[in-house]
This record gives sequence, C-alpha cells and structure tokens, in this order.
Amino acid sequence: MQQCCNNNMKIVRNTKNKALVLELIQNMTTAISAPDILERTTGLCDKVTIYRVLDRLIDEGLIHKVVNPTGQILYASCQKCTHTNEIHNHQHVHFSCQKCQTTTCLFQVNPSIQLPDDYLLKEVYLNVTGICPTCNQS
Amino acid sequence: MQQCCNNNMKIVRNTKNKALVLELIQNMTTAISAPDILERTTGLCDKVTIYRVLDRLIDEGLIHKVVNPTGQILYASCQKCTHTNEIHNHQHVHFSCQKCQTTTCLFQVNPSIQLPDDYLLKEVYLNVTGICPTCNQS
DNA sequence: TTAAGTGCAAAATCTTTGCAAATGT
DNA sequence: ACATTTGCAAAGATTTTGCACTTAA
Repeated sequence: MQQCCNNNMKIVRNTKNKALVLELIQNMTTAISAPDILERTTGLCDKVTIYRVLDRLIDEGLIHKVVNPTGQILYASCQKCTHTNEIHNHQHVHFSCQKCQTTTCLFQVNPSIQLPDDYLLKEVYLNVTGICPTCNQS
Repeated sequence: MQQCCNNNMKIVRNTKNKALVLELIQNMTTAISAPDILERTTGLCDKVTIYRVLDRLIDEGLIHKVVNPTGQILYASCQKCTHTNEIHNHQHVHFSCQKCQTTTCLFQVNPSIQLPDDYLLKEVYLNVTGICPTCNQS
C-alpha cells in the first residue's frame, strides 16, 4: 500500500479496514459512494470507520472525491492521476452515464478554460453526462 | 411571474410562498442553498414548502440547480439562461470563490468539450474554483 | 368547485462527534 | 509504549413523505 502524499503530520498506518476499502475502490471501474461501500462491506467494517478511512485515503493521495451532477459524493482510485512534485492532479473529466447511472474518470480529455481576466483560476471540475460506450452499443 | 416551461401537466399557480422564494433567489448575485433560503425566510414559510417550491420553480424553468465542488446543492435564477424552442440551456460555467465561499454563474465563458467517439455527450457541468474579482482586488 | 399548495409531525438518508477499547509499529 | 484506529451510541444536517387543512383560479 504505497502513498504519494500525507498532508498531515500523522503517522500512516496500514490497517485491515483501510486495505478493505482501498481494494474495493481500486477494483471498481466506476466511482462509488460511501453508502455503496458500506453496503458492499456489511459486517466487515463499521459505517463510521468507512468515512474516516475515506478521509485518510484522500489525505494520502490514494483516492479522490468525485461530485456527480446530482450532488452525490463518490470516490475513485488515483491509479491514473498524475503526480508532479507533490502536486496531485485530479483535474480530469468525470463522465456520468444517464443510462447505467455510473460515474467514471476520463483521463484522455483535457479541456482548457479561459476565465475573464479579473478571476483567479485554481481548479476545474468538469462533469459530463451522456451515454457511456457500453450502454451506447446496446 | 412569467414562466418558460412546465414539464408537468399540472396547472401553475402563483402563491405567496413561490413569489417569496423566487424573489429572494432573483435578488441574489450568487447561488443559494435551501437551508440558506430557509434562514432568510424564517417565520414566513415552512421548510417543507421551500423544498416543494424550489422543485416547482425548477420545473417551470425560473431557477436552476447548481452543484458546487463540495457537493452542496445551490439554486440560481434563470434570468440570463438562454431559452431556445422549449430547450432550456443551463450549460454555463459556475464559479466558486475559495475566499468568500460564493458560487456564481459565468455566462460569458463557453468551453467546448471533445469526448472520445464512443461516448454520447448530453450535458456539460463545469465548475471552476478560484478567487472572484471582488476578493481578488482586496 | 376543486386541483394545487401548505404546515406539521414524522421518517429517511447521509455524515459527524465523543469516548472507551483495540490495534499497529 | 503510545499514538492511531475502531466500534458503538448518539447527535446533526439535509431532504422526503403522509395527511388533513387552506388557497388560488
């Protein structure tokens, strides 16, 4: 279980629950919500622990948050996120399929945004809805 | 109180509460959350009514939902949204200021997104964070 | 007149907090 | 050893539902 960053001063510990949640997220092809993680780990791990583990995994740069167009908070693995000198880049496009209701990270799309001069741009969150390739062909 | 669309078969009624909430939203320069609307109308209108009024106002095309990068759901007026033959366009950029914590609609920015061929694109939700002009100059 | 809107109570859903016990290094 | 993590109970925050009463057209 390697990590790319630890923004706190805390010692990083690798526990059973952390491994459980991380493995689940890494094996997903789509982003997953906390309640869904809860459901898939029933009996193995407490609800509260899942929320705390998610926070730690984010802090350690192993996963990232995705907000879908309905405001739901999902979590996705950082396997393909670019890491450049301590800066973790999650600025890729998230695609939400209107048919199968899944949200996935699209790493190949990289839009450029031009704001008016008086705005200072920090981060871009781009979520696109539509029909995913799987649902599109059927 | 004019409307641009009514997707239900229901008769549209103009009530005190609807006018109250709509006026509040239209007088805002930034998007506002349901709990904030609640707070600003204390004693005038029940909590439940606000949620129901918001749904109706969306359905009638007078306001639209904005999801900010933290997943909070906000509401903004549709005054400047483009209406083209029954299609209501909310596809503008939303800007969230990291300093004053407000979210505003930026109608002048219009990015073009190119997805891989096998994706069918429906809607683009673009939220940018940074520092707004007001906070930037002080 | 009567469909639509409202208020209240209650429930549902999701997330956070506090604290004592357990665990990782 | 001791800081970190965990589970439980409880609370907090936001949103939804059911139902009887009220109101707009």
